Amino acid sequence: MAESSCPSSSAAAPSITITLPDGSTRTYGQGVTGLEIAESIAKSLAKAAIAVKVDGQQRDLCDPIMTDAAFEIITLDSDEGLEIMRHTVAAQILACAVKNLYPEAKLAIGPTIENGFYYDVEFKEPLSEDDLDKIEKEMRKIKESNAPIQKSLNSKDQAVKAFEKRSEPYKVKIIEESGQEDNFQLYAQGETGFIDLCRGPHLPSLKHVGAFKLMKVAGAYWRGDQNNQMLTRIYGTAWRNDKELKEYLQMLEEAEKRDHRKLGAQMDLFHFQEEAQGSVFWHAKGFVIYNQLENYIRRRLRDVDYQEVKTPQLIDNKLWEKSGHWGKFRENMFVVPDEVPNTDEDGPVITGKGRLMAIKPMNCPAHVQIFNQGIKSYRDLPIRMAEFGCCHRNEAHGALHGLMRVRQMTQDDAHIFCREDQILDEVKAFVELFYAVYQDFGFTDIQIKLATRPEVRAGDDAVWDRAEAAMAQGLEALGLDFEVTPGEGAFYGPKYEFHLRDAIGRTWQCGTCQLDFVLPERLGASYIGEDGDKHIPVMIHRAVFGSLERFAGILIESTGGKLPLWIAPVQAVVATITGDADGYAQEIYDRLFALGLRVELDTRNEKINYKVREHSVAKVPVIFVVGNREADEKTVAVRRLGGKDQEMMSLDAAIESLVTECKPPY
RNA sequence: GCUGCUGUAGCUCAGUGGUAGAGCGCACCCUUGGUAAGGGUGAGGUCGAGAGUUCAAUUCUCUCUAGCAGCACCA
Repeated sequence: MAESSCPSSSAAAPSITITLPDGSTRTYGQGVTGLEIAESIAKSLAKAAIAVKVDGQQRDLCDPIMTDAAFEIITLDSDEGLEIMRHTVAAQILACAVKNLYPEAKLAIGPTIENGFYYDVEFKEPLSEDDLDKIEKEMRKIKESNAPIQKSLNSKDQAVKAFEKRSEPYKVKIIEESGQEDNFQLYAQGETGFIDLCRGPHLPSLKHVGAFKLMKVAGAYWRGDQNNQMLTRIYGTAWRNDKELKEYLQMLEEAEKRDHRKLGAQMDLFHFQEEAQGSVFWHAKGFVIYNQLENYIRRRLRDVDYQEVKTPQLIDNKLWEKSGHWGKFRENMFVVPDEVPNTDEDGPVITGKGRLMAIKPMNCPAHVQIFNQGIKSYRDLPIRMAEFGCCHRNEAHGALHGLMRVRQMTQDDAHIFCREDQILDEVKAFVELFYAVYQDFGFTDIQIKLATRPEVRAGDDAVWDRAEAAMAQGLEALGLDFEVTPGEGAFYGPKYEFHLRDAIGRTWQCGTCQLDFVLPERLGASYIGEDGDKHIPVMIHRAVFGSLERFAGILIESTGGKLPLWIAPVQAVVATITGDADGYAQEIYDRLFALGLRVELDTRNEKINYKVREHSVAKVPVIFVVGNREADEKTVAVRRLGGKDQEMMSLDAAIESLVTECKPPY
């Protein structure tokens, strides 16, 4: 029999001091529960309470408090409260509904995620999205029961038995491999017989549950390992009430309109097709964006002492063997035989006897080849070598995603060859450059990760210590918050990852900065030090945008296609109201064109309403509208995207201000 | 690569075991209109590819392929 964790506090118990968030203190008997404290403060508070925080730790309302502690009550109004509610919806309502409808289903895990939750379940038959309605209906039934949720603490043996009895092998595995021996928390739902294993806390009762909706089903590997069984993951979202849920769903709908793949088609920027899976066909308008990005970063790099190079696309696999890519990265490489194809009708196209070449997946080995030409002195370092290198990676089909994940990409790549004592300065300079650039694009929601040494690595620990310290310092020096992801570094060195969000909140790594102690040595890079001896330089792989494709995708989504003037594929349209103004419009167009602006002329036989709407939908930032009046007075009516009114300006002034506005920020 | 879903006109999407429809767009005509859709007429599709079941397949089944969502992997 499980022992209850919710004993009533005994009057004879020694007293403890509870400190409330406002700083006031209260005295209670040892073992007092959060609920009892809440009741002693106010009845309404006890009613709204769903969990508590004891010394910053989330606990259930029924947990006894044994020592002096800082104490806080969690209600649904807080983010924490909402998350607890989502957790309960997953673990108690979704899981229970699944078991009611599919008794043979095996429950795995059901955590919360941003805006919702999921549950991984093994089903006998595949589950499709159509089944979600049925499950959701069952969930509503369960919610309406308003059942209380009771916790019990169990020994390992008791917990294992409870789940073996219910034939839940995943739960048993979790318990057995937890490394924990006692105090397994099982949450039971009223008299239903349903239990779930959970860290908690949970709502004290289902009556606190607000509005929820199941969103989608997908596959997910057990424990995130692709060698394991694939389970069915059911995603859902939950909110305090119907209104919040509706708002969230509407927000998602709006966000989908900003999807770069949708805008790419609507705005005639690029397309993809079967025959070149995962590679972009940039249309004229889209390529403007690409070129603007490239030229912008080129100007930036020039001013911080980078030199630009260009290296071969096809390189003999011998070099890839030497660099280590053949061993570590080959499954992501495209390999071509260096052989004249057989032209016989029936014969095989290639014999397979030719030497193998690989299309480069990265630029780094080629950059070392340039570094290796001639003898380098310590005085030459650092050498910052940049390349807008076009790389091909044979990405898994399921990984491809519009511009965000492609098989042919161009990185704003560079490699810095430096001495170990220069690492900190170089890393700092990079982060400064990175931030200056992202500011120009208005990106502020940037997640920074510092990925540190993995288990399998090259280089000795003293070097790793120094490298990781330098990288942490580089961020700290600029006062930036970052998350350390231990073990996530490359085998050759620690790295920064800079992540940006897309329209629906998925994050994508864009910028990166990686230290490398291995490649220069493998490829024989060296410099003559002050001491006259040969030394191996450190190599820093770094990219600000990451890939131009991905960055363009993120930019399109973050702006909803309303690109800043300097990047906009069409900066202005000159549109006529009547055919009488065609000559004047042409004159304006010619002047803007001569000034290097990207401008279009619209003298079509359409009403001005129609033209304005069409160019607005196409997200052209500025429309110069001209009719007879403007032609007579040498003026233009300037209409800006999203604006309600137009501004009458003299032609000269309008052109001058447009030219100024179209200037890049750098 | 794995799991599930989807593939019909340039785009968005209906629809059917008897070889297809709408809106937008496009072309032509009328309209010269003052800031987010003026009117008329017309042209467009081997219904993703292949195989099977059937008298008959765009529709049912299988395989392949691509896309979407997620997982794994990664800029």
